[in-house]
Amino acid sequence: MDKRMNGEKKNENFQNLQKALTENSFEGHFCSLYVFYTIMGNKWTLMIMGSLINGTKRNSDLQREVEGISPKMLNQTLKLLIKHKMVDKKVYPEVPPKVEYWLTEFGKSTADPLMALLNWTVEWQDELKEFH
Amino acid sequence: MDKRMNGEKKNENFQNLQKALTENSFEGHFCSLYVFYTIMGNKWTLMIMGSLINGTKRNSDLQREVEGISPKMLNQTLKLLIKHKMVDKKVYPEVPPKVEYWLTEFGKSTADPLMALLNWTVEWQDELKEFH
DNA sequence: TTCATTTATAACCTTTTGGTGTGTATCTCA
DNA sequence: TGAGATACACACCAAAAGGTTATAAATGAA
Repeated sequence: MDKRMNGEKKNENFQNLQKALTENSFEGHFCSLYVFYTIMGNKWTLMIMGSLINGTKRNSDLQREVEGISPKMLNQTLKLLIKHKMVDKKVYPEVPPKVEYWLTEFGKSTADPLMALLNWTVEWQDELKEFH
Repeated sequence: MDKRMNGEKKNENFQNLQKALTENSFEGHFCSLYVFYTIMGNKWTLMIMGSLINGTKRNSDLQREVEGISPKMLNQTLKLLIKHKMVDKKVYPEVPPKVEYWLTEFGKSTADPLMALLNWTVEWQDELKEFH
């Protein structure tokens, strides 16, 4: 997909968004978008979900795979994701403790907007490169 | 689009994302996604762009239309958007000063991922409702 | 006994972000 | 003369987010 290919297709979404934002109440939509940001807009959320996307993981797996995260931030972010029903967990009554985390269907559903985001970052990588 | 309609279509994006995140370097993608968050994830960005989506606006227009924003936050956010080439401005050498702001093509291009996000919020509104 | 393992939690500090309030340049109009 | 309009900049404060360190608790291994 090349952004120079056809301006008509490009402006379709723009007009859709324009329409959505003016026809329906502004607040409702922004509110929902903010929910997305509240959940997904934290420093570690994407990385954790990026790890969970490959299947069920233990706390220690995530600790290893999500580079640079501290135990506190890992638990804090997992807690938030569980609260928002993006992630589920199961505690095995063992010692030492064993806990498994995985994405719910709702969690997996974020792949749709995230994929669109990813496509956008690919399409506009030249413009985005500057800010890396 | 109903999320209960067909699970196959639903998991297509999930698998695409999975593939994108594992095949290509993790960091590159997350980095780009974070650029999106850096730009779009601020308190007032969406509201300002939601206003600019309807056309060129003056500072005072935005001040009026974006409810609750302070002059400082308006300018601060506009500055960020200009720095990231989402918004352009033109200063008219008049007194009192007149400045116009509008979305660049790059700025307009965010409509694509935002529209996907908006569709997602509509599709999962029941789950999201809880968190409003 | 002592230690490593695993999943947390609490206390504390630093950094980032957002908010308020003030000041300033310039010209017009009363 | 001096108040009003306009688009900012600067200084300061408050709140939120993120980071570091220490610690608990149970058990099997050394």
